[in-house]
Amino acid sequence: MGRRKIKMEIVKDAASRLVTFSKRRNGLFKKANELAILCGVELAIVVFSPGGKPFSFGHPSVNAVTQRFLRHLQLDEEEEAKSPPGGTSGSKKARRKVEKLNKRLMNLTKELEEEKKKGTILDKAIEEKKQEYGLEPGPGDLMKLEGLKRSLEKVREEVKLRKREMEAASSLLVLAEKLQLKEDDNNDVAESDDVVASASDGGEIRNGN
Amino acid sequence: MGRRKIKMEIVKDAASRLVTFSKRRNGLFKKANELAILCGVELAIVVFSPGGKPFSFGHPSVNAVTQRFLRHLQLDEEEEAKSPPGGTSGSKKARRKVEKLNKRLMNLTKELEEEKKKGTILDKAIEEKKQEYGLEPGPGDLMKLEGLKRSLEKVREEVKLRKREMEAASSLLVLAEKLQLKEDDNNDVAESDDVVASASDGGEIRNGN
DNA sequence: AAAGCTATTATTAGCTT
DNA sequence: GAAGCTAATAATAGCTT
Repeated sequence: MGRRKIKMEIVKDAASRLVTFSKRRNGLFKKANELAILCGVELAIVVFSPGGKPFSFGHPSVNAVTQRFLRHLQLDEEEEAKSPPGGTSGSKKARRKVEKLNKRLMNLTKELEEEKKKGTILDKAIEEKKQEYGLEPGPGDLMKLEGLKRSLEKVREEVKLRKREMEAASSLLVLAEKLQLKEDDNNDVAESDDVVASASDGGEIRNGN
Repeated sequence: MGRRKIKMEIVKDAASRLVTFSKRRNGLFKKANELAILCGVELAIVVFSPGGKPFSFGHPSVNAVTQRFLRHLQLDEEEEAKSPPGGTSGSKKARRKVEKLNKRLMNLTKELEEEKKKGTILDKAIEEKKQEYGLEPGPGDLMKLEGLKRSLEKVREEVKLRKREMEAASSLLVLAEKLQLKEDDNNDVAESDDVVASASDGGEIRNGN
């Protein structure tokens, strides 16, 4: 939203990058402040500048939010403590979740393949059409093709999103494995349900549980 | 920046507040993601919804940024001092699963790239057609387009399902983070100097030292 | 009631000083 | 070279479905 649109990639010139960082950090903190006030919520941001220096914003403070987060996790643990009597340990549930996720990932793979097929069909249709007709396309036809193009772009974005989510899931499973290891040492693990995540472009987003 | 300007105060209607929270949280995370990418920096956000549920964004992850921040505050130096002693018992299965998932993820990434290429090819075909032809599409063509539309809608629904998939994954992350935090239990929070304030309403902003 | 739309305000990219 | 400017893009408040 400046004089021209920019590509979403790292700003190559170091000086410009610093300027961009400064401007956008201010913008981000302003937005965060507005969110906190308008919705009456607590939030914290920590960001490292290109030079490696930490900047943070907190409402009411970074520490307060951190404490609350810790408390939230503590509550999870207590909740789990109420129903621990698994023959083995609290890891059963976690393992089940891993398996569930695994299944869902398989489904996603299948869906992706189906989508791929659809793309192939479309390619054929276009090719066909190209050979069938040899005259000028009407404006209606053009509109359809462009609408199609937009649809495909949308799909591609969605597929990308799914890919990112799978990446996130994979990372989480790595973490889960860590948890597994910890459990093997001493078992006192909690679990929560129904959480949503969705990252955009390498970032990690976690939804509330 | 909507149909009208609003006062910077808590949105009184609870339902509207929820909507505002959702929209602005998304906006904030998007901005955060752009900042991280454009400037190649790490950042993390934690925010509690009006309902008290924690949401977070991290690039590359909340944990990574948290760890870095803690390190910067000179809090924990020997966090990894206690590396787990070699092969553990029940974690082998989990590890295999993680490896499998990683493989699938790589495959999906590859397929995504192929899909991207296809899109490019399609773009070219459309462009080509735009210049070469000017007639109406045959009925068969139309049917194909409509079939495609239906499939696209299906995909969109499936993408919604992805949220559910991430629920499980995110739960695991909660567990994993709990693990991290437990490991950090011994350390207490320190304060850094060089504080710069410029929040517009009770927020706290800390500048890099 | 969640998802999409658009008139309008807000942010900012490149420029200027 | 930081601070300010503004044309241009981006976010979103209230509405619609």
